[in-house]
Amino acid sequence: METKKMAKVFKALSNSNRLELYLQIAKNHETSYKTYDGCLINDITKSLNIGAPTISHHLKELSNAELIFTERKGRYLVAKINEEMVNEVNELLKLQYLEDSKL
Amino acid sequence: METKKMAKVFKALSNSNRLELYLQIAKNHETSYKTYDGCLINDITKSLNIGAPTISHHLKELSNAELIFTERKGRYLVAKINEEMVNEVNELLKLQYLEDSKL
DNA sequence: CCATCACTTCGATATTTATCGAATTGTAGA
DNA sequence: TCTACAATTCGATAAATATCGAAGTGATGG
Repeated sequence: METKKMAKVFKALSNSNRLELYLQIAKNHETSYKTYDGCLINDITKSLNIGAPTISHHLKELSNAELIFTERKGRYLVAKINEEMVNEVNELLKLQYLEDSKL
Repeated sequence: METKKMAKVFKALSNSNRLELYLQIAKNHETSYKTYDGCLINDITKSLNIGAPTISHHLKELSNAELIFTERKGRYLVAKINEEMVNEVNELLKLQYLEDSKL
């Protein structure tokens, strides 16, 4: 079911700390596009005031919802946005008065 | 905090039955735009297989997150999308490579 | 004015979840 | 190799939540 998958995505964004985490990754995603040292989770961990175990848990949720990919770089973890999924969400939420005017 | 409000919106969409409910309202929203008999909750109640009390609860969540407005029409309940909020969400999720290229 | 229908409120329950501290794993640099 | 640091895993716990059935409210139409 399509709806199930999408609900999972929204659940992933439904906790404010996790949303904050996602937004930071999204913000850095573009910046890191060229330099590709990526979005260092460690930096984010310090800026949010929740513990490392919780961050780890939240990252798994985001990952599980396929909103992000994570990759180990040395002893650091790097996160990237899954643009395809984000676009899918945007499609779902878009109000389409024009296309659907079947009246 | 902005993030808190948005997290609440996502939470409202994070349950698959509630998301389904929202999507039906969104779909009918356009159709009902002219006739304005609006989106009858009663019809939706029958198409989802969850009880009326749960529907009522879910509607309150959507309402509370300011994703929809509800209004009593006689003995029926009518729901409308809050377009402003939906647009806000779309803005938040939009990946903005172009605008933000501050590199 | 009574029966029916749409919806809400209440109380209960089982499940999920956010968060923590402690212990563990794994990498890198000295 | 030893130490320090980044991240994960492992319980544990308190709080939130989805859902139900039963009872209540309020409007409509006969």
